[in-house]
Amino acid sequence: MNFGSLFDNTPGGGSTGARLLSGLSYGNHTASTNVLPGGALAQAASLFSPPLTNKSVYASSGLSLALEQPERGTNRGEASMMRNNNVGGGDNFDGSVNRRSREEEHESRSGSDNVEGISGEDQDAADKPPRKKRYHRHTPQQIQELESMFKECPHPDEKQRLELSKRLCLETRQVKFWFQNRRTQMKTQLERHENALLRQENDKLRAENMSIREAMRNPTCTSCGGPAMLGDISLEEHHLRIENARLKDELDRVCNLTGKFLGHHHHHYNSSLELAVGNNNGGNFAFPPDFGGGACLPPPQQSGINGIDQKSVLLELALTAMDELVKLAQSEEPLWVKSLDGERDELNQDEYMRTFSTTKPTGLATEASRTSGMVIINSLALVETLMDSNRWMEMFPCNVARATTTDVISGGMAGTINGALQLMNAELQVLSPLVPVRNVNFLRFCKQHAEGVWAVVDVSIDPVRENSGGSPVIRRLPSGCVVQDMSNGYSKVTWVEHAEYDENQIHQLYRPLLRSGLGFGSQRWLATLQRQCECLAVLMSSNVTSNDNTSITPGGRKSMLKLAQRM
DNA sequence: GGGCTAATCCCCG
DNA sequence: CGGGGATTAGCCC
Repeated sequence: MNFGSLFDNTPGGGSTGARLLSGLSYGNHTASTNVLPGGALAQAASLFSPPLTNKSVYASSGLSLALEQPERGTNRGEASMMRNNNVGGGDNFDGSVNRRSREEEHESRSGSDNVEGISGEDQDAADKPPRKKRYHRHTPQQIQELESMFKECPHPDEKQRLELSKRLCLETRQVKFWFQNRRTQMKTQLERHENALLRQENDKLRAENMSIREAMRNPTCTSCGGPAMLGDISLEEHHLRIENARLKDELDRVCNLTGKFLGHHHHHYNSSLELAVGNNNGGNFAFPPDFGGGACLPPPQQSGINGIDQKSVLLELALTAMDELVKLAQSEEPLWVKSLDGERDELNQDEYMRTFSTTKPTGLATEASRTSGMVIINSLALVETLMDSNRWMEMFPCNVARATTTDVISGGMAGTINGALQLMNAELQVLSPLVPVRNVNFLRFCKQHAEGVWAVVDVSIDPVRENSGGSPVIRRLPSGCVVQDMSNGYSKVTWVEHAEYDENQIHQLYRPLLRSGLGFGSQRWLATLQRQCECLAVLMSSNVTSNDNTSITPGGRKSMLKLAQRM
């Protein structure tokens, strides 16, 4: 290698000639050489974010050639420090001096010379590839200064860049490029960091999801610690009851047969299984008209359904409704479509019928909406409130005019409320003269699906047409809420309201209310719940006593305090 | 091959 | 004209 190679325009990556030639484009300044200062290196590196490590930036011996820096009067004494250190020892082998000095030439040259150098190259050989990039790195000192400047100001103005370029013996263009690239690098680093965080979060959520799924598949009872999935147990219990009924049936027949021989008489029990299955239309189960509304269930002798089978049927109805509610709460499009105002989801009836293999009853209109939101209450407190007719009334004073529990079919499992099933009668209202109070009989069933995840489902047991009394008949198809504890004292509540009604019996003024979801829709229930719970939370956090003389009525205050104390 | 960096190209305000 | 995105060229590991 000699200086002749400076004019060797042989193209080709890694060719010294090409590199030197392109290097020439930076000018012809010569100066004594400097070597890498280890101290400066570490110092510079410490300014960098992770990817800019010593290794990646400085540690290669090849790089050390490019990193050499001409000593200039403007270097403010840094040069002397630089001279005392050597990284990679690259300046001691043969030819390195020449190469170095030539690198320096383009390093130290500033301004338009560089551009002209490139254009000169192009002029010299117009037929060869248009541009050939020289390999070049700024020196640690330059980078250090650039970095410290960058720390202060990632967007230096022209004056600052000019000052920097003078101080660092770089072209203003180079300073500009450097800052541009540094900003880009910063951005990608930031993105990478964000990606890592998101990935981490994603992994966490995935794991959480898995454990929740696992918990739902094989949960343990919170009170006894044993394996206890309510649904499974209830189903198992249900199957056992059916089996039991079948065996009783068989026994009865046998007894009857023997009785014929022995002259005794035994009552014959009908199995209600076929009745239950036959009438269960995706949760749209219709009980005989005389079934609901009464304070007690008809005795087996009257209805032909024995007590165990009644419960079994109701339980099956409740479980079916619960499944439907959970599916409704969890599904997204196409089953649900966002309402125009985005406040709630509206049920896609076609998709609903497909999903639950049901058909739309003729002459009946259906309305279904879903709303989700955070409520400052824990899931168990909410569930207990819902399962207690009085507390339910207190919690939803505007929505529930009257409520009674007409029959408790199951008080819950193992001393908990989990699995509680009851028949209820309520008068629901909208507090509008346009909308008459409506009376509904329904089953209310609550079930814990996982730790901190509960659901309460209501389902009417009245057939829509056979309700008497002249009040508008609206039957609730599986409706209710799924509630999940959050870590911050709030719960996420997803409220589903699904009703079926005879349009002819609904006052025309009321129809738009139903259609808009404002009537008895999920929005209204959730909004009431949120408001009440916020009030109660405030009440609890302040030291309000029952003697506190405030503007609320004594009854209201008592009721609120009672609610608050329970929470 | 991919990462890093200096530099280029090109679009947009 | 400058900034920023996309891209390239050259080098390193």
